[in-house]
Amino acid sequence: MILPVHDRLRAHVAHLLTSLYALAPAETPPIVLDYPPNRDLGDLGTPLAFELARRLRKAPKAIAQEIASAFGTVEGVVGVSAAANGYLNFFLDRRPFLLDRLAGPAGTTLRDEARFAGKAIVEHTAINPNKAAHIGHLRNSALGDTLVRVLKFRGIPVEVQNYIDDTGVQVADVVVGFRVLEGKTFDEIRAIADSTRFDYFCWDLYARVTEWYDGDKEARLKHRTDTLHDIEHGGNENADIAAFIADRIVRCHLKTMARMNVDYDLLTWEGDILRLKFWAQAFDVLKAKGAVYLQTEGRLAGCWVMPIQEDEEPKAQSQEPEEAEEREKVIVRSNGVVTYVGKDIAYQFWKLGLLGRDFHYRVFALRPNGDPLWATCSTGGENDHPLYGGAAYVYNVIDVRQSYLQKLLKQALVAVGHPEGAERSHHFSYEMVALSHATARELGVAPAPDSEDAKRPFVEVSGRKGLGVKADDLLDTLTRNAGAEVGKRNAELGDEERLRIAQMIGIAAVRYFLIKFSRGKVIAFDLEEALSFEGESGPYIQYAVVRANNIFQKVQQRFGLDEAALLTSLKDIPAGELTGEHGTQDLWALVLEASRLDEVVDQVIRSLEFSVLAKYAFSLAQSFNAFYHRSPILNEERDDVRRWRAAAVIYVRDQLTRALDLMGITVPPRM
RNA sequence: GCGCCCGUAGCUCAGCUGGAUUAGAGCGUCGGCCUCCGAAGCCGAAGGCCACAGGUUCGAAUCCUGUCGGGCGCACCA
Repeated sequence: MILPVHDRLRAHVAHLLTSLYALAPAETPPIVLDYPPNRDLGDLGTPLAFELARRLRKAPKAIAQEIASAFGTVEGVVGVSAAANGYLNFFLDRRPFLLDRLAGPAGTTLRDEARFAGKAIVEHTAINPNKAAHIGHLRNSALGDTLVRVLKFRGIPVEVQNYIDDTGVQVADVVVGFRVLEGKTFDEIRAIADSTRFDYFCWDLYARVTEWYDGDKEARLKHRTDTLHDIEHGGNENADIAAFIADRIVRCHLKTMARMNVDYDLLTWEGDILRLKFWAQAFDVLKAKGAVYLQTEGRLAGCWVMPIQEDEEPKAQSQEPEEAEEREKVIVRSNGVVTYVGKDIAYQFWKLGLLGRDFHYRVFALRPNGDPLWATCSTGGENDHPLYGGAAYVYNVIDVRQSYLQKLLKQALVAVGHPEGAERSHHFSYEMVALSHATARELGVAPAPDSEDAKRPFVEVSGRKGLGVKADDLLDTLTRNAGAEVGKRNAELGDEERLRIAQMIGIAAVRYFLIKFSRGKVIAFDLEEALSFEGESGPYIQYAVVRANNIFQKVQQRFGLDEAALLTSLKDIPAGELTGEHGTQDLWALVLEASRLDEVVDQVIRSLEFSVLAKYAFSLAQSFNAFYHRSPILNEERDDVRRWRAAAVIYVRDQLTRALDLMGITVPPRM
């Protein structure tokens, strides 16, 4: 891990600037550290002298030289040089650097600013519990779960919540499907749930209901409204059926997500937010603070509304008085029913510990690791449950189309006097998953050749129409393909082991694929591309680690050298291979790159951009592949050289394994 | 109309708070490498006025303004 070195260097240089140029700490420019293009120039460098040139009225090169000659000593740094172009470069003490890292703890230490801040809540997945999960939901949970892992790596306590909208239109529609279209009784629905892939069954049924509505909206949509009403009020059969459906579908989703190595601490049910009157509580606060008011005239008469603050200052003169009229968002409808935004405000208040009410809690299921998975409930529940809510930071992983609502959420927090809560509420937004034209054709959902849709770069998926790639189908296909490849290469493996490995590879392929694009980009999902286990893919990185493991195992067998013995011996043997005296910097360059994981994670959390992590892991794997092709380990005759190379193999293997773990990817024993 | 996002090699994309001769990957194309730690691999070649125009800066793919393309959002739906 490299960040401690960064911190030491920055502190030292900052101190140097104050004594050298009498710069007050406030005047010192931020000290940017980066990596010179090659190891001969240095290991770390800073363009600081350019920054100071104007203020000090000196040439950058002269400044760099002054700093270099006054540099003194910093632990772990053995050299400083002022490059001809004005860069200031540092050389690290290589042997202790590598030995420290091989011996050091796995995680990073929490930096001061984060240490006492409290826990973070990450909400992700939140699939409507009325049909099977699809590829778009996978992007959400892959991003959300990676965020969780990355925050934990940083030392931040995290609570993972999955929000279940069990009282919404989508569930109501499936109830309508069962009751009105199919004429099924509750018992018959139970029988169907017990004897079919229920999430798949509902997927089709939901599409049929949507189509049926379209046939005669006037008459048929009333079924939806009535059912919705029943569900909201409870104590009737429709409500019981809706609860049953939601429960069963959520269990399907959890299974799908478990395949993806995605796990949760708590399921929060919208129904409980309603029944426990979270909204009423939040509503009182909003009213008391004047954040919402009752509109008495115009088209929104009778609604409780929240004024919408525009970001831009109104362009004063240019606007007509009528147009400058304030915009309003309805929070409570004129019929007294709260909107989605209202419920979400209450939920967000609770997440931040600002509501003053809590759920009851029950155990819903067992998690893959054997711990209980908790869910909210309205009454009863266990007395002895972990504490939930009341977080210092909240990340809501929701697609970009909800940006507007998420903005309103923050406004509500500001309006009730909690600007810091708004500050600490993050909308982790990301773009949609669509289908490539090739894949749409393959699935038989291609748009008509001369339609508008055919001209677009990708084909939209639609849960309502049942168009899209179901998550489990995709995972099945990936596993099957991976299994065939594994079988080809490892004929001696038994079926069970082959399947186990194939699953690891398949998951690596999807998860990496869903992470490697920046989140602001629409993914045009292409089956063939996602199935590819070559090139920039999860399996490529797994392969590098598997090779590293193999190589080191053979080192152990052939030379009787275990890890501990190897590491101890490194203290005393000649280090020419590491220090570059043998004419190549390859080994050191690889070690230095491998050490940057913590820096990358830091950047990932700052930017919430996981493509950075994906690219880093991939290019480290690439460097490693190139390294062992060029630098033999088992066949190397010089003992000290072999030991250093083996040490590098261990370090890179460990760092890559950690990087993969952050992406929810495990390392198979062979592949 | 207003707001947000995107526009980098044939295709799909990286390029973080602006910085170091040739702007990087993957796929595809072309050419090499399995008696030598597993070829899901490695090495090499071709391929780019970083949408366009201004500006800021010692220095811009990166920051600012504008233009043009494309996507999404702006419900008493969630």
